[in-house]
Amino acid sequence: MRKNSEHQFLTQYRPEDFARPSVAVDIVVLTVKSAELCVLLVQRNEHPFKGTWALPGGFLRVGPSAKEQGEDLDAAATRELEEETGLPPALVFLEQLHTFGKAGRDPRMRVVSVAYYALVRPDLLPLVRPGGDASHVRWTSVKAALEGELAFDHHGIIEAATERVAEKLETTNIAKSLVESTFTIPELRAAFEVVSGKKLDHGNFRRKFNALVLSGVIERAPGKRVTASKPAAVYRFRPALE
Amino acid sequence: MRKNSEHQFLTQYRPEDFARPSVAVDIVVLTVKSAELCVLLVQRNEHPFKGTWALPGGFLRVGPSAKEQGEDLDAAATRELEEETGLPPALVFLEQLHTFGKAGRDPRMRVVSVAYYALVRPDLLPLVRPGGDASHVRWTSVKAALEGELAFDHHGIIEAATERVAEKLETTNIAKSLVESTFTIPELRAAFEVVSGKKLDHGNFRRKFNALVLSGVIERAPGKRVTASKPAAVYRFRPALE
DNA sequence: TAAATAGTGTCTATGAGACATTATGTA
DNA sequence: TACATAATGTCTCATAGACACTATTTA
Repeated sequence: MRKNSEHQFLTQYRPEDFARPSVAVDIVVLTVKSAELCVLLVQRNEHPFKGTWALPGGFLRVGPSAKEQGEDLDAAATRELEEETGLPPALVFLEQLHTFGKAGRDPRMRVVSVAYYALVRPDLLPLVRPGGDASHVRWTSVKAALEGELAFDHHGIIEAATERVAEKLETTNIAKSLVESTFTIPELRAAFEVVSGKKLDHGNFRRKFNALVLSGVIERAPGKRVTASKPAAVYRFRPALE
Repeated sequence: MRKNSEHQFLTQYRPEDFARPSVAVDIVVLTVKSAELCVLLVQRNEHPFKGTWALPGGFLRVGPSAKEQGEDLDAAATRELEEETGLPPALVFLEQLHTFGKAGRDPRMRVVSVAYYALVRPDLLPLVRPGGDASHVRWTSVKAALEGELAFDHHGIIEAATERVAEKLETTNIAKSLVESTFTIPELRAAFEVVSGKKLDHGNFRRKFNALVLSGVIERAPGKRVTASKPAAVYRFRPALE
């Protein structure tokens, strides 16, 4: 009987027989702030890299037995996001990026890091506060972060995240998570420009924007955005239908 | 002194204090065979899922200390590919896909699986042989594999891999790893059709193909492919310049 | 000479880039 | 009224889809 022999196998299995790595989750939290693409860094207040800025993250919680195996990987990411930054996962775009597993990337021991990236709407920035292992949180422009010192291999993780976001900007609606819940056409264009690093023609951007309105992805919102010059019409992403 | 205190911390660190998962590497090995997209499956001859077909893969080798941390994640993938299937990593396209880490996906214990996908040129198929933990290897059409029973959550891993390959087919040159080292235009078109699951117009495909020749990605190779009708011109991807 | 498949040409719709121009608010 | 920026329009070119047609080999 296959079932019986498999059951017997499982009850006798000794997981302790093999060396295992720790598994961490690190999150590249991105937003658009002061016309720049910015990443959220936390200051480590424990060794290693004590005092150095790093990505928010932490270890995957693993249960004690085959029956209780702990939290899902995605759950670890949402938990760490909330614990370390105060951002409510429900309002943030969060997706797995890539897994970094070079030997020696953590000086303590073997750590495999599953990296995620998150996109935060500018109107959620006031919710950010330090927590968990971090004493301080800080938004830094991606440019400055990549020029400065970072813990572990977080430099490469941030690079991978910004590349991914630039790619997905063209083919998906992730821009939704980079502007306030209502926005003007120039505001959305600014978000695109900051992420792609290129200036976009306003006329041509409008054309693509209007196609999104036509197809029902975006709709007009009431009111106008009043500034120091001609006010702009306000739009919003149409809520998903389900 | 930051350096001294960090060194002291590292020498006193106890990694055993936290429960850890095992980390596995699973590989979705794909090829085009008999005008179908096929995946390489191995038959498990150990519990759990003994006798069931599964993706080739195995555990990441972790070293005993902070100094010796074991093999890189990518190295584990190339090693398992060679051990379990006999395919030489140098000739195969291999890339990380996604990490699967739901609690309970392995009945023995907590296992986080870093999935890779590989593309194998049809002329390398004779090199495939079973090895390592597997007693049998088999090419199965992706369609049949997804309809049948598979170990663990390998069903979802194969789905993710085929989606990714279909995406990257349009924007990269991975098709290179799905045809023989020299090929005809209809042969390359067949590979595209099999991966994308759509019929392509021969005329339009030729046009795109010729653009690749013009841009130097593909070049004419000597000879013609002789069949039961009009022979076709033979091409090859131009070797990378470095 | 028929069958099969390689290879070419053409028409059209669509979308992107590069502009120039108009409209409407505030200082 | 000047200035800033929102909003619209237009020209051109590159590309993709649909489809008709010609060419060359083998059986």
